Amino acid sequence: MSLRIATWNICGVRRRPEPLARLVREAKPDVLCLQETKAADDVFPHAAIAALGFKHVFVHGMKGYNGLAILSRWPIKNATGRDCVGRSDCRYAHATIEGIEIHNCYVPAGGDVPDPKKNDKFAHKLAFLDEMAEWWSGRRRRNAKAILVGDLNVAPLENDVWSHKQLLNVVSHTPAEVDRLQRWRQAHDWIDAVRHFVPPEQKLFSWWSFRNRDWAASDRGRRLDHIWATPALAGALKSAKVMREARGWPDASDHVPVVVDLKL
DNA sequence: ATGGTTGCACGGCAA
Repeated sequence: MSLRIATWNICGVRRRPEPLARLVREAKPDVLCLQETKAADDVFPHAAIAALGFKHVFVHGMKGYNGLAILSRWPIKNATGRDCVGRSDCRYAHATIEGIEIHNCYVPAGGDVPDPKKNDKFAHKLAFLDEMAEWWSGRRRRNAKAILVGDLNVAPLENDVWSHKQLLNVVSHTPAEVDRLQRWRQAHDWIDAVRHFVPPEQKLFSWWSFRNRDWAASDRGRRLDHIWATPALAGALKSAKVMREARGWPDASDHVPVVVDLKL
């Protein structure tokens, strides 16, 4: 069977019903993982999402900030949220769909100052990344079929940002973050499923700031949104796409969806 | 060095 998995930082699930419907119409994902839903579970738009054809939904949300959802055309098993760095702030959820573990993650953005001694938010981000690496190295289930998606808020490669030199000391592309993200990835032999298809010489972004009058002309983007797969799924990876055009949709999020196709 | 924009929720914080 084929399975299409998409991830999208939607920046307010209640604010974007039209872009959400358009994504479903145009990309037709079987599984759609959302981050930054910014909605407590009791105000989540369940009816609208059921109308898009997702019969199975797991929400892990809170009032105002963060929040995740896993939308699926196929049954969701063993769904659960997980606290990270000792906080119940709705940044991690996982479930099993069609025998594949799906992990949906929203890494803290980290604030503006890239110094953990001066900026608690940056310290929290580094601790979060360390905890992910630790957790995944402890699991030792590299043979398992698993997919990890989300807004990881780190652009690891030089061509994952518009200017490597100019962003080396900017939160999301500092060596402290990039090293930790790579440690996390290597802790479980994760394959970067998007760079699996797009050569590292090619610029590739999934986020453009709202604070930019003409995002397309200046194109000062970063690749913050990722899809990773375990080696057991390497042969099943068929294609990957970053939906750049979605940044120009009416009521766009500042992030665009990332999509991977698997043939199981 | 600063300010630029958005969502949530209705002031100010987080991004």
